Amino acid sequence: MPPGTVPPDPPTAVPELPEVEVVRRGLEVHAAGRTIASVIVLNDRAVRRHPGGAADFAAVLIGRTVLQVRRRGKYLWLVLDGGDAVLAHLGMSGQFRVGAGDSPHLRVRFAFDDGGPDVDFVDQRTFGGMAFSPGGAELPAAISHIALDLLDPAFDRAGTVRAIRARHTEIKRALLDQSLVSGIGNIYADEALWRAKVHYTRPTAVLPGRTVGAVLDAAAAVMSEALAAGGTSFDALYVNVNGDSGYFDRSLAAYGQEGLPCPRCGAPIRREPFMNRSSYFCPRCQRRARWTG
DNA sequence: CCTGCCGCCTGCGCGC
DNA sequence: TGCGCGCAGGCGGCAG
Repeated sequence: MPPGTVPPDPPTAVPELPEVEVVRRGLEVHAAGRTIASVIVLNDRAVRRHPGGAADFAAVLIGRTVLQVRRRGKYLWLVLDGGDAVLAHLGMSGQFRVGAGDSPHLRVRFAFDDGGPDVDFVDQRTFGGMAFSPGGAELPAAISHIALDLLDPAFDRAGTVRAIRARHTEIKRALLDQSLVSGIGNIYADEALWRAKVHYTRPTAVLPGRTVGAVLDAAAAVMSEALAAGGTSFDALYVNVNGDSGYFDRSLAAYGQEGLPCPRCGAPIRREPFMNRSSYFCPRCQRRARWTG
C-alpha cells in the first residue's frame, strides 16, 4: 500500500458478544493508560445518547485518562480516572480502529497527549454510539437493566433458566432479550438453537428447565469458539480493533445457510421471517412444539 | 408489570 | 444502464 493511502474499512460481522470482547481487548491494548487530548465528533448521531450533545461530550473528556476497558454483553465502556466512564455500543456496524485516516464513516476521533495514533470510532450505519457516564466505572447507569452475559464469571445459570421459564414468550425472543441474558444476537441465537436442537418458537413457559439450560450452554459454547477464533485479530495488519474473527466464513451451521444441508442430518436449512428479520433452522433436527390442546 | 412491535440508518444485490 | 425495493438487525421507546 503506497504511503498516504487510507486503508479501507474492513468488513465486519454484526458484533455480538465475541466480537465486542475482541474489541474490548484491542481497546485495552491501544487506549488504556493514555490521556485524551482532544475529541472530534464528526456526526452528532454517534453521541445521541449523551445528554449534553457533541460539544459537551468532547469537552468533558479532555484530560481524562483511560484506565481500563470493561464489557457486559454487547456494551463496553472505557473506565476513566475519577470513577467515570465512556459507554459505547457498536450497533450494527460500529468499529473502533487505530488510525482510521479519513474513512467516510468516521464518526468520533480520540487523540491522546502522547502524540500516538488516534483511536477512531467508525460506523457506517450509525446504530452505534457513545455517551459519557458519570460515576459509571463499575457499571454505567444506562445499562443497569442489561443482564450478565454467558461468559461473565458471575453468570447465574440456574437463575437465568428460571427467569426465562417465567416469561410467556418464545425461546428465541428470550435469547435476544438483553435483560434476561446479554450478548446474544440473531446469529448466535440461531446457532445455539441449532446445536441444542430446539425450534425457535418453542414457548419458554413449558420448556423443560434442562432444555433451557442446554440452549444456554450451547450459546456459551458457540460464543467461546468464535472468541477463540477471533481473539488475536485486533493487532493485525490494519491495527483495527473491529473484532472480525473470520468465524462466520466457515463455522455457521444454520444462520444464513438457507437451502444448504444441515451439517448434522443433511436436511435443507430453512429460513423463516421473524421480527422483521430471519430465523434459520433445521426442520428435521429442530421440531416445532407439538400442539397439545 | 408484561409483551410485542416500530423506527432509526446505509449499502448492497436483485428484478425490471 | 438506472432505478426502486427488500434485506440486514440492536435497541430504546411506546402501545396495548
